[in-house]
Amino acid sequence: MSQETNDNLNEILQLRKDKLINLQNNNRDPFQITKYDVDNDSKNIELNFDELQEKQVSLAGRIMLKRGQGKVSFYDLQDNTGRIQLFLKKDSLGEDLYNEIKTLDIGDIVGVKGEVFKTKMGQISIRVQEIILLCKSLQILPEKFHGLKDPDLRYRQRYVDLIMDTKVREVFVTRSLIQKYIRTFLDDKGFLEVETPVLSTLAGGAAARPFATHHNALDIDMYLRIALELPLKRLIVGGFDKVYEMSRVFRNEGMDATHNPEFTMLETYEAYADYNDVMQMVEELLNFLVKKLFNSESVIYQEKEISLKPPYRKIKMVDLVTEITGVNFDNIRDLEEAYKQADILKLECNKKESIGEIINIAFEQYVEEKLIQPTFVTHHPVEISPLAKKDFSDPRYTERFELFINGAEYANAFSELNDPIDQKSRFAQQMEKKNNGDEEAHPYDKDFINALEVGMPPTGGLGVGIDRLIMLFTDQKSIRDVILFPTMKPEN
RNA sequence: GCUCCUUUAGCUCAGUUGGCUAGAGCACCUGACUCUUAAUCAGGGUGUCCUGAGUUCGAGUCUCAGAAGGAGCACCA
Repeated sequence: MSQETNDNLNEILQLRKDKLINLQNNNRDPFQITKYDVDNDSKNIELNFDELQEKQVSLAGRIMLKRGQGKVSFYDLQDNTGRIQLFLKKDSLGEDLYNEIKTLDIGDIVGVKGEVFKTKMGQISIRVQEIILLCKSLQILPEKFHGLKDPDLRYRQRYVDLIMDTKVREVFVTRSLIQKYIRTFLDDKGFLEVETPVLSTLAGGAAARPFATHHNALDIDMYLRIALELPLKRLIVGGFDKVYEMSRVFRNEGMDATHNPEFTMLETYEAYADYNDVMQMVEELLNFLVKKLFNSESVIYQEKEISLKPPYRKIKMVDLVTEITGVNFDNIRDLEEAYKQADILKLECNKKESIGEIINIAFEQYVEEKLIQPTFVTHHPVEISPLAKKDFSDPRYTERFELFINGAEYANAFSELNDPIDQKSRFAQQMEKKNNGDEEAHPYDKDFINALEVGMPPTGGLGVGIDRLIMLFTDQKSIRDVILFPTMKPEN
């Protein structure tokens, strides 16, 4: 798979190039061909063999395997739907054509016409009458048995990975299906899919470092969005009562098995609904997806069965911390006492945190990983929820939930803060953090305050990391295995 | 950003205590074969041993530095 640009090719590559030059010199350049009439595919022939037996079909695809090479040859053709065997017989094709067929290489793309039949061994095949080279492959595909294993090569040359591994292909087909079903689900509920800017001068809606870029004509710095939240809420202000966007966001952070710098986020906003309504919708959505995909109410992830049958467990964050650590921070209102308990629990904090932040640290350190079956963790401390409405029965907390499955966060939602005065003071708090060196503090968005002053109805909002959801449904351990072209460092 | 592991033919991999011309399978080339299934049989090795220094009579192997990838940690409310 080398990317040679000079003429110093190895023997095999040179041979293939010579074959191409030969064809071109004989006025038979495959690259001059613009189309081929295809009227069937391998899957359809397999499924409807009885009907198609002895019928003429026209197929196109890539040669993946060659067997025989005497006076009878068997080539495996791979198309968009699977593989089918080509039966090539010298007698019926004639010596010239048969010899020419022998010069075809694994990886070449051909168009084929012939009759459907079964070999003596019972293998569904095409008795080829016509075969035409549509594209000469000048590279060598990986080994037929082991395929492409090197993860570096798999991600950098995803096209080869997709050719060699049906399972990889299936993951991305499922990905597409999941996104389609999510749209179906939301559209049926009356949500409007919208598009909002990727480029803006302020990157808000989450706590993360943005990617910076520059607009030349305006001579201003701009940022790639880190969330969809603020523009979507402006649309709620504008009178669209149910909106969603499922699209790419960008965060300038480290990469690992669950983080890619660009990833797909779903955010929905529904006017006149609160976080309880959203919770119910999330249960419905996941159940809808698992039924559509597997006709089941559970999914197997890394050998663990995850039940997605509603209702899911609902519990306050502070109560979960009590349950796991034995320390009830809900009863602690004195900061010194909270620090004392934090020390006993060996929490990683620096004595600058508020009680709410300590609760969150305890949650992350002790609770998160234990939440295997779907769990709605609710009532996050107000300090870590700058865009969520307070719970007015206990304003230390917010009307918020996060859905945890398998120790990871799958959804984040809240009753949206629509009080412009409260929002202003939350932004002010974030500015203070920013001035103290927190690069991820939320920026002050003046126009968003203006929008809230115009008036946003009570609204329930939701964010879902789509890639992780796809990992769950396709049983993949790494986010790179559900993103076609994951971010990679250049190889020099 | 830190720690550990990996990097040898187009692909998947082996390579002993530092030793003489670096191996296997697939792929490829030559030949045989008119129903094969990772076809088979006979012959053929196509290489920047990730890169750069160093130790040594001698380095794929040892040391140091670097690159890319992987796992874990940190970061990511």
